[in-house]
Amino acid sequence: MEQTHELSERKLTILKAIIQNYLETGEPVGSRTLSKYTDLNLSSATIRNEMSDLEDLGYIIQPHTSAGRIPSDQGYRLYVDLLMEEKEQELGEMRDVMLEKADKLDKMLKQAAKTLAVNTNYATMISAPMNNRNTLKFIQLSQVDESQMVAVIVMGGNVIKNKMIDVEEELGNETLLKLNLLLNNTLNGMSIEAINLGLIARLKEQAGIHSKVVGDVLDAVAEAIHIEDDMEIYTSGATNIFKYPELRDNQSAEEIINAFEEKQQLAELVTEALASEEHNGIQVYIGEETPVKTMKDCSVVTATYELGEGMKGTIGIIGPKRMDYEHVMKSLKTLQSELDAIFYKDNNRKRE
Amino acid sequence: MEQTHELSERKLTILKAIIQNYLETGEPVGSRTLSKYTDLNLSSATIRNEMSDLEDLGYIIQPHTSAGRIPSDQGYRLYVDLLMEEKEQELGEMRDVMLEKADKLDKMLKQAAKTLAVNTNYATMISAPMNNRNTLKFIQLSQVDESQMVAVIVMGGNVIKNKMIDVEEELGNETLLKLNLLLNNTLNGMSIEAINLGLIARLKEQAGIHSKVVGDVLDAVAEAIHIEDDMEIYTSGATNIFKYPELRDNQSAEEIINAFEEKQQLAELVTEALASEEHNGIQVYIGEETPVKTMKDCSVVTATYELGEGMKGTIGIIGPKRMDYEHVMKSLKTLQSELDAIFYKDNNRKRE
DNA sequence: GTTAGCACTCAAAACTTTCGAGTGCTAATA
DNA sequence: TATTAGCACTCGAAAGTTTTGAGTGCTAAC
Repeated sequence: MEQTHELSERKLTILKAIIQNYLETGEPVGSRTLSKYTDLNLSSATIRNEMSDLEDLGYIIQPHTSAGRIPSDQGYRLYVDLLMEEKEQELGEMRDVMLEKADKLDKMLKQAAKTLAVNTNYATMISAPMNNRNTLKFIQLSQVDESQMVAVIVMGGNVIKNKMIDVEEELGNETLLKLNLLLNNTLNGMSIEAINLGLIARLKEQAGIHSKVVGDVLDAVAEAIHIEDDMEIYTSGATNIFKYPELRDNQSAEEIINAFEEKQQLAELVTEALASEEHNGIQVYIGEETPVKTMKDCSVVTATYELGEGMKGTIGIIGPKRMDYEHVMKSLKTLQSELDAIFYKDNNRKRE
Repeated sequence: MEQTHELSERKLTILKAIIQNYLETGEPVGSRTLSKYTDLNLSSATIRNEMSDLEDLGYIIQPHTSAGRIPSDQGYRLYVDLLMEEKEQELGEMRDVMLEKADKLDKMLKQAAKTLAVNTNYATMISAPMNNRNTLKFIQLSQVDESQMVAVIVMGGNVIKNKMIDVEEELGNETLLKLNLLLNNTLNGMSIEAINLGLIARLKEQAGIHSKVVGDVLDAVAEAIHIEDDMEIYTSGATNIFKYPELRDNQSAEEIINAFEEKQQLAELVTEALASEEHNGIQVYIGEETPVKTMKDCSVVTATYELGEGMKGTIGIIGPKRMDYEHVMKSLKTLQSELDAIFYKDNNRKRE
């Protein structure tokens, strides 16, 4: 009798064949089909026996008596971890398209999501880089009119945030200058985490009579960097989900589409993906493994990209469990490195 | 024989009854059902005769022999224009929810779209106000580091735009001050259209050696106000579409969802809605009437809201043709005035 | 002009049949 | 002992059939 973990060569071959066939057709695959498909010439009967074993071991499932077998989550997992050979696949034009739009971060990410969706036929999402442990680069406080000021906060990676601040009375020009100087001297180059209560108290003290304004500015900073609720997420191809009957018929398709519209659940996915540092940042969630229950009938593949300066974003692909893992992972890797390249260039700001 | 346009009182009553019943049930309605429903006590036979006439006149349709009748586009149109009595309906809590978020325009609009979607059970969209013939309120140019500057542009309605500008060499402090003064003095309070080539040339001339930076800033202004391609549109409840079988079964549901994701088509809708100035800004498109072919099986109701200062946005509700027009129009009006009120308050900036 | 009555239509729902891919088991074979 | 051929059996899906009932149009009576 075999170890749970030690499958015979032949069982592996058969399992792989089952999964690959199922990936293509989406239909349960039976013994007869396989008896031709595999290289080792075996009769359907023998294969039936092996399949029976594989089912006992939990790698495949019979949706109902006398149907073929389909891979279980466990089966997919084995496939992704061991059996898959990565496909060489071109995603060439992506870089060109993206470069055209590279001046506007959001445009570019939208475009990237779209390209990826078109290329894979799955639903895709990209989160804008998050200013996690990011640094402040520049703060500017300006008087707009007698009762309003605007705070401009530039962070590493040139992410700009604004905040309108209401004030009781107009601050004089020199006061403003002094405040700006104070803020910049104290805060510039600081990482977000480094701004603690002690520092804030000290700053307010130094601001003297204008401590309220300083407080407001710091609130603005805090708000600007607050992650979860204004995490920008761009999606594309949500309706691709409909292409896969096993999802469409389930009602789960609707829920997924909804998740794509509401984006809240996608944000959780991003958080999860960023948290779990996998090798080269690619993570595969199969079925129940996914952090978002809505997608328990799907597979989710995520990758993270980085802008240096600790800013990270996430790319995600959501599709049926029988998604083409090889293609997807290849595409993700390509996109990942494209983004890295573009941002690297951008950070070194050698435009034209 | 009757005029095409002059329907007898009784025919009108019957038509109205048919439509109202169909709005509720979504099923074709037959003569027998009506013979009880209407106040004028008529036998099903009589009603059958009248219905036959109404069908000849094009107001109702028989989906197939021996089914009941459903309203035609023409029938709906008559209903919306003449027959409908507006329902009194509460949308009370909307204001409160929105006020909480009023500090962030995008958050608020998102919230408004969501509330509307939940309230109506249709798909909704809101376009952020467009700075059509809007005015500049404040411009600030700041040096971020040796090779970069940031331009902050505040427009009427407190819409803030940013643009990073690369420069060859650092500008001195006084130079910056002078430039800012120049820009603000010249441009503040100006409407976008008023900034023409002559003005730009004059400005550049006055900037002397720094004309390039001024040019960049003006480009930034132009870009900031460029409409179409960064029209922000917030949507909610797209999946509500699935609640209506006549849309779900059609495949049109998928297309609509897609339109909601891509947003391009929604932008067209917004443009159209803004262009056609209807009385009090509410516009109803039934079936083929809609400017977006994707939605030819739906009805679309749009309203525009205004921030004073010529900034306008559009609210849209997309649902099945048998949508509850009264409720929808009432909700739209409420939201419209809420938005107007909030923005009015905001413009007069009397916070707390 | 209105209504009752009736024969007729037809989509949808329920039920039945057929089909075929798939299984498990057993006995024969290498 | 491992493999295979053969066969009876299962069961979902597809195709076909029947039933049901809401609806119609027409005609004749009120």
